[in-house]
Amino acid sequence: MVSVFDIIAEPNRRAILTLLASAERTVGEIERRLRMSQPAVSKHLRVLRDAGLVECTVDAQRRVYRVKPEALREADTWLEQFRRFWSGHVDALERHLDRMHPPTRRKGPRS
Amino acid sequence: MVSVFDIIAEPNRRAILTLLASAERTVGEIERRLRMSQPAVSKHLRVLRDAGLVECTVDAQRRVYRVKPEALREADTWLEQFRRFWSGHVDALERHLDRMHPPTRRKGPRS
DNA sequence: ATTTTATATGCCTTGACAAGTATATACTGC
DNA sequence: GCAGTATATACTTGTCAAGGCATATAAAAT
Repeated sequence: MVSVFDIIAEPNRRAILTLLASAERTVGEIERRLRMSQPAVSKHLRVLRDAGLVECTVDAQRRVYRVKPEALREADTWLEQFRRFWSGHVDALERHLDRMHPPTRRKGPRS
Repeated sequence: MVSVFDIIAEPNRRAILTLLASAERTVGEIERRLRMSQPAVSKHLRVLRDAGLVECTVDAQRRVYRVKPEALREADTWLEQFRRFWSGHVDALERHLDRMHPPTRRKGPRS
């Protein structure tokens, strides 16, 4: 469980993050809204907390969780290299690419 | 192995996709560049192919793989809901949040 | 035709992780 | 203090996926 990608690979975890994206919630609220068992929710929250994707504050016996999406930037950044493929302007893109890796020099597999 | 998120959770698979993002490659090239065993590469490519993330054409005994990033849009779309958090204007955001979930109404767990 | 090159697949082992059940911890109100 | 509520954790179990090794398939080169 090392990278953000592992974290968001789990569907329930994504659901939790999505839920928290709209508002902060207590464990119990998450449990009810997502129809998961309480331990399951707590465990996923633990993972998310350890990954720095959520944080919580204490309110009596309740813990109020909120999303802390900075860590998701890693994933977003990684996706960036593909975004160009579907973001219209293929030409501007092409030019960009050609800068990065000079014009279609056919032949020659590099190392 | 159902969603795009599972696919990109695997580091070697991400490496392959990144490699293919810059240029198409044969299996052997991937194998050498990423220092993976040939079966490992083939298996990952299988997964990526089944997920529609890459495609290949045949060149004699070689298979030339290239990326087909449309399927990654799902992940990108999902991330979109968080992008606002880190795209400047935290204050505008804060206001938005406060609208969604009115200022600290203590008491009352909602469903 | 035989050998070599390139890729795919089958089998097997191992490790990781998600979920369940039970229990622990901690705070509240009586 | 005791009962109830809210959350976390320990332990166990089933599942599944990744990688290794061996082998199959197929085309190229000799």
